[in-house]
Amino acid sequence: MELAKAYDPKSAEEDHYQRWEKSGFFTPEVNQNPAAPTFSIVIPPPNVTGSLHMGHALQHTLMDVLARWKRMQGYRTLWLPGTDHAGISVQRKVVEQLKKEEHKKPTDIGREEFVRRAWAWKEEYGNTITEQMRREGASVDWSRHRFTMDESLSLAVRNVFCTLHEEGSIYRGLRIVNWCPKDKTVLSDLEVKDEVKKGGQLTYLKYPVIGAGRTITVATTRPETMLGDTAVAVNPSDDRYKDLIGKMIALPLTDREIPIVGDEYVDAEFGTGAVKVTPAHDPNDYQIGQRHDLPHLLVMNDDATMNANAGADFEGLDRFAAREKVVERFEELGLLEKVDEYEVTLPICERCKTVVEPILSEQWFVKMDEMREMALDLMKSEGVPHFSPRIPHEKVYTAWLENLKDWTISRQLWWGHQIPAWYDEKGNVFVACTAEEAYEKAGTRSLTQDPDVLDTWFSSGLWAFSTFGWTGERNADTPVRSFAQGADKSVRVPLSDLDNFLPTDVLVTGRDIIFLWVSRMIMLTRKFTGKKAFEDVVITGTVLGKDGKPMSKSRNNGVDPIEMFDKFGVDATRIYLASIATGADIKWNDIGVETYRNFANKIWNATRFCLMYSETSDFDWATATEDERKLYRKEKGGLTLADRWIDSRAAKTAHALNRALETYQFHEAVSLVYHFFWDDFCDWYIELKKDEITEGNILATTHIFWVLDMALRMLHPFMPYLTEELWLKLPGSSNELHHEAYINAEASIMLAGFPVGNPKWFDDIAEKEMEAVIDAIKKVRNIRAEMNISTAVSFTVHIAAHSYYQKVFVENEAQILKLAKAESLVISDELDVPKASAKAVTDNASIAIPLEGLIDFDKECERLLNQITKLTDEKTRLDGQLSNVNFLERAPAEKVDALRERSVELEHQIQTLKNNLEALS
RNA sequence: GCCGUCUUAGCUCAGUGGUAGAGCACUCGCUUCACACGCGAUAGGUCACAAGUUCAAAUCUUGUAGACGGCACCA
Repeated sequence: MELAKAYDPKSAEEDHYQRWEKSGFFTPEVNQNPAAPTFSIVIPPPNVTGSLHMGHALQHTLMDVLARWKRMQGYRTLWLPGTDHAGISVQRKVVEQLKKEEHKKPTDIGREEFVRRAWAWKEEYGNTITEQMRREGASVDWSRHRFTMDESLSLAVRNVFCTLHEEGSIYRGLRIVNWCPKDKTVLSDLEVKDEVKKGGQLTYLKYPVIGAGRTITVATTRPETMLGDTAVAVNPSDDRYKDLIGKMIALPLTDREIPIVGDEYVDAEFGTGAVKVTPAHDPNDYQIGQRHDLPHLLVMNDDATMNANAGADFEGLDRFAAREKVVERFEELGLLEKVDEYEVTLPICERCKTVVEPILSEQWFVKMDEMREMALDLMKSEGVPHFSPRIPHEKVYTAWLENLKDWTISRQLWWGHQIPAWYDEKGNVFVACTAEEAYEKAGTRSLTQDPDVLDTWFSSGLWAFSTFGWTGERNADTPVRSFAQGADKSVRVPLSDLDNFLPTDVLVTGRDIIFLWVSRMIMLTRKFTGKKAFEDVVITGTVLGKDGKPMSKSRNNGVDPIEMFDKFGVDATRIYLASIATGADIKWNDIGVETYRNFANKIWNATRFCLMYSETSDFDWATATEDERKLYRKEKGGLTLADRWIDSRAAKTAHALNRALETYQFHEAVSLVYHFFWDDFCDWYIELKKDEITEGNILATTHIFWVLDMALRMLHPFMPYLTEELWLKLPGSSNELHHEAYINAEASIMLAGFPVGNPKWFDDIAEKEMEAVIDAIKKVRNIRAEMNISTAVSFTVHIAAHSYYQKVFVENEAQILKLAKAESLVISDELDVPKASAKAVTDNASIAIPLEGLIDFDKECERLLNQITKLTDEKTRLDGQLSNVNFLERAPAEKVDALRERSVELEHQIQTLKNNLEALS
């Protein structure tokens, strides 16, 4: 079979995905084993507004590696894809579109039309990311794709809301909330970020105290809020002010009189020791207001302009303009004490970067107490979820839960799940799953639904179970898609996806949404299904730009995954991403991907070499069991050392690979397959077997295909396209090689069994013998290189060794001659060579090459001295330890023995080298 | 303020009580019939610094310096 000289990822990427998808390989139904265990992952649903970035690519790669690995192991595997309706983001897109195309505001077209357009926007642009996921090779079950506003998911949302409300866990209340004046909606604490702003100011305002003939000074970073002050608070034990408690202040710029109150909250040491109290615009002031029964005076509109309460002079002014004007007026009145430079951290809207205004507002909240305890208990009693990496996430997650406050769930948007609460004309609330129910409850049809929608995270918090058909309906028929698991294969009990796939096995996501999403999904899943959402959570690190900073549009340091796919191939990009240590941040570098692009090419060419000599064997290597193969080889003359060695290496690699993936050590897994394939298989095995193979030795080709097949299977989860492309070309690849669960499906490596790495194939003797051969070859190569001997010059290699290894060298003479480019081999007990020879020692042998006329004596001295120095340094270190009584007494005996043996061995080698050196002079 | 992470070869990063590793770059040599996206051979590190625990520390503890993250507060 002829293969191109270099691997071209494009064609493989185009061919296979469609076929996999069309053949239903991504669905759990492809698994025909009724007793198969299940494996499930739900995708963190990307925003419909999003397009693929490197963080997605990383997470998707890890999820796909797990899904493909488990699928090959015979698990009934489901990786469920979907998208999130992304309330604010979509709303903003539609608003922009409306403005640009029609110069209209949302209120011009009304809610119904706006929502219709949002859906249209979603239909048109919302599947960018799902298309990109196909390119990634993501083995997701598209037939189970979910959207957070799908009918059944929306039903789940309403039912959860109603249940929580019935229990009293959801309530409506007046609170200080984070208000974004640009998006004109409330935000949860988690959607507010801090931004340190230099050049901020702390303004000191003097308030005249009535009847005291003095003023009291308060400091503020938001002078405009003084228009809403309803008190000044001082610490009751503060001698400077305690006489003033109870007195009234004539609040400047207003005609209001406000009291001075004593409150322990006030820190006498900080600022002036007196605090202006604005209960409607500050959470702490609100608390003080509650304690002293102060009125709340809201002085701003929802766009952060001042309202009528601020007075005629200020009404309509933006908050920042009002701020300046307040300061000016105080100065005019002589009541401005001073303005200090002050570094302030401003709360900003995570999405639009507008300064968030704390404002008193009526919103819906979820009490988190019960669910918090559930989640904490799960962690405490079962250690669930198990985070990878555990440090620091387990602790951070637990600490966050312990301090969890009520969750603000209403949002002043039109796009999303409208809150299922209706009001009558008197303002009575009726919470119900449908309008009809609400009418029934209210006994009237003249109700108005709450205009707000729910926080996007409310619906995504149900993702782990709402995606499997859970709607919260009593007596509802949950859709039955999959068939049963169970010990008795004859009994096929139909089970719903919910039964089959919840709890999911693992969640793979970024650390930025542990609180926003992961924690809420854990709590809501536990509460509403009684099950765990997932056992394990893999937290990926951040892929940073080349400058070491997080990728962002403003920094223009982003790297587009699609560009990388085009440049290096999907497989190379995937395996590079998987090679990043779990949870570690990494600076992006193209060279890393290039390494794996080269690796892909190496795999391609190794396979190409094998296929050049793929004579049909009289033995069906492909479908034979490992035992049958061994038996066959034995009958036909047995396995060579190289065969036994590569079998052992392959088994050990597969074994370690499975252990690494079980513990989510993806980078370790990559390292294992990379070095097995390149170092063991290509650099040594192929080279050792080359003659046999090119000569058409059927035993040799049979065995090499067996190893290659195993290597490709191990690589498949990381490099799906390349491995499929090559595997299908292997002689004998067919669905007979599939895992037994997929025996009827069309041939594909993605359904082949994943190598187990049975320890019974570990062969330490073969590895030790092979190493002796490899060491000898390396020493000869070293001599050739350091003596500058052209490969055109051939020479005789003398090897002295114990009889055991003499036998090994004799049996592998052909290989040694070929790889060391030597002409002949002399194997003996003792070296017997002329003075003009270059020499070296290995752990098992002494090596000499007579080089009459070619040897550079100075150089040879240097070589020998170098070797002696290295070994002597090591021996000195060992002997130091061995002469330490404490070491001998306290270190484990086996350690001491090992060191003793090594020391003796080193002494022997050093002595040999010294003799060699003497012989030179 | 509280909690936490990182600092290892020129670069990007693994490792984690018992002789320092990879990829790339560098040096030398190879157009060897799978692959120059390659092959072979070298070189390169007192594992940030200091003290401690230990027979043994890059690995554990404490502190210092630098880089960074989360949470809280911010009159």
